[in-house]
Amino acid sequence: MDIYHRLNAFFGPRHWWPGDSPFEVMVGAILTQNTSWRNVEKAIDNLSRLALLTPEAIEAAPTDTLAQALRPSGYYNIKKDRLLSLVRLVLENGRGGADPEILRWPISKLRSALLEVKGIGPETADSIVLYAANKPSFVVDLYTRRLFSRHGLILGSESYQDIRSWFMENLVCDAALFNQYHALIVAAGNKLCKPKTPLCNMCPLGDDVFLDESLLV
DNA sequence: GACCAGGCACATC
DNA sequence: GATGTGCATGGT
Repeated sequence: MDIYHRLNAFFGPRHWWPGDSPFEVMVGAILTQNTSWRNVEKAIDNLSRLALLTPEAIEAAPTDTLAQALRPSGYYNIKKDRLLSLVRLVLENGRGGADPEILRWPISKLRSALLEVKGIGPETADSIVLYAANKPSFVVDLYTRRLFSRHGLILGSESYQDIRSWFMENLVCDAALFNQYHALIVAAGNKLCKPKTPLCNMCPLGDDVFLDESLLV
């Protein structure tokens, strides 16, 4: 069985990304930078209680209030600025609200616009394109590098672009597939493929993944 | 108390 | 192009 189906059989449907609206997904993508999702949830709960889950509300909020709401997710001063930068992009380009207009843009236009925002790098941009806009852009993260390098499929030191291209050239271009695949990789990384357990005997990929094994048949 | 978490910008070589 | 550092909270 190929890699995707092994993971899928083990973990089942992941229903990513958790969030009540596309804009909340965008916010989560910023807040989860180098941060566990558990802590991000606390910050999003704070924003929700303060009714700060629209771009308009975030822009209008006192910056101190915003920063304090973000505290549980760490790097709260930086993330406050990054959220405001993202909000600015949204509000300068059409309807804001819970489902911003820019999410209708074509993938390449949306992705490059996001990458020009200070504080949004390739992973955050791809997370927004895939999980907020529901368009096929593969997300590469720490867990992707760890899982696939540990099984000898990549070195792990490749550039973000190289790894993303490798996935996208070897997969059918489909948002639902990219969505579930990345979610499965994170599930494996969170639950089994931990930093201090290089070879996990519970890994659904087992120890018999070979260099030529396909990502998806 | 050390290590880790769904990164990114910036300085330096 | 590669490597190092600051940013910060909360769980294990």
